[in-house]
Amino acid sequence: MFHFTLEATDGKARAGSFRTPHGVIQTPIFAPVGTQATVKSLTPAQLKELSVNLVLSNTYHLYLRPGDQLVSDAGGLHTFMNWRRPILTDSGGFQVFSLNEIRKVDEDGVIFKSHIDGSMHRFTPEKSVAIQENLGADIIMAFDECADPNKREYIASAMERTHRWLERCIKAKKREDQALFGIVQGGVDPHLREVSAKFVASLDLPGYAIGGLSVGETKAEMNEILDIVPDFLPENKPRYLMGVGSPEDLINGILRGIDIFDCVLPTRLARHGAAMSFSGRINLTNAVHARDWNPIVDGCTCYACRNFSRAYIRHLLMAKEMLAGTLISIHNIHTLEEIVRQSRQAIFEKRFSQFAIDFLQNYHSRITAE
RNA sequence: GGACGGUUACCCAAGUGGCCAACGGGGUCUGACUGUAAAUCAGAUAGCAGAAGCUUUCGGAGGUUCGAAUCCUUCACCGUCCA
Repeated sequence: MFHFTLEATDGKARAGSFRTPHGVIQTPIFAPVGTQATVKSLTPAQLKELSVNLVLSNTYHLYLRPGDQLVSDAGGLHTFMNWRRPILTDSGGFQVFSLNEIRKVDEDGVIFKSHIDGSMHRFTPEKSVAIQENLGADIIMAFDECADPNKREYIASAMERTHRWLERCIKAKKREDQALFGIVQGGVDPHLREVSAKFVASLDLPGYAIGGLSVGETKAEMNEILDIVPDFLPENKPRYLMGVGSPEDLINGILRGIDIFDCVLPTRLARHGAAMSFSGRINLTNAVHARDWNPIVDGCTCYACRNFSRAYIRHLLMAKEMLAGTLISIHNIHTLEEIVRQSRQAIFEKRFSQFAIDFLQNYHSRITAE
């Protein structure tokens, strides 16, 4: 179980497969986010149609509502949400960061205020693991502290605490049918990142994640960190870049040896009216599309593009109809799945570097042209 | 025919002598969104000007005043009531 097979490499880029209790996932892979045990606006059937093979769900949210015990009583997250393919749960660590207005961190864990009813709760590494064991995802994440990249003096202590918490997570873990991934922190400081990567890699884990990126730093800073961290991670284990998912970031990540991505971007942008493509972002609410009878992307094979015009989807957006979010989510996820699929193929064919260069050139030239 | 009430920017709607190019909604336009407190948020919305600023607005016309969307006269239209 949880065996990672490296099937091909091209430069630093890798193609592999990872065995989980709910099936084998082929990497590079993109996982859409289903925070509340649902990928917003999409049914599991639609996700399967999109060839989605991994979804991320969230410990913090499901603990607060409906409660991890209820999910456990339902037979686990897979049964509860009727998603029979692999699931990854985030540990709640990111919420410590993103809900920082209402938190208090100490060595033991973090006290936070529920965004739902204001009640106080406490997460510790042990608690996070226990909740994730109740939820029952295939891959569970260590409870980490994701620090603001701009608070440099704080990053080192947050990183060290994340390391101590990782050891506690490993100790607390009981279930054998879940893979616990450790998380590398260290902000945008290359030295701290190296320290963190070496430490996390020193522990024998089924996979390794890079956290604390795409949280406000520049693309250049993110790429600089991605240039060094994978070098310190074992080759024969999957590497997961947390929270990253714009088309260009996927390419840049794969180029640097990342295997797994997750992101809310395709579904959030969809609900807000923006479509992804190989040549940049398209804001479908723009007036120029009012009478545009073309699909979102010419030649795209997704359900939305095969069946509907930009004009129709814009109308749905203007009328605030739910179907708009569904159709654009389908398109956006299709686009990202297509990027990782084509990347994987290019890696096997040893032409990924050129694929990446072409992709990025096309992507950026189209953006600046518009 | 008479008596009141009303007419404000794309729509609704505040404002009753200077702080009004005019509160607030809606609509529209543009932008943002990366381990989802996000079907959310931000800005713009008379015209011209990147800004300072200038020009034209509050049903029409005329008047009072240093100064009017706000006061007066009159006309038009809408509403309610009376004959």
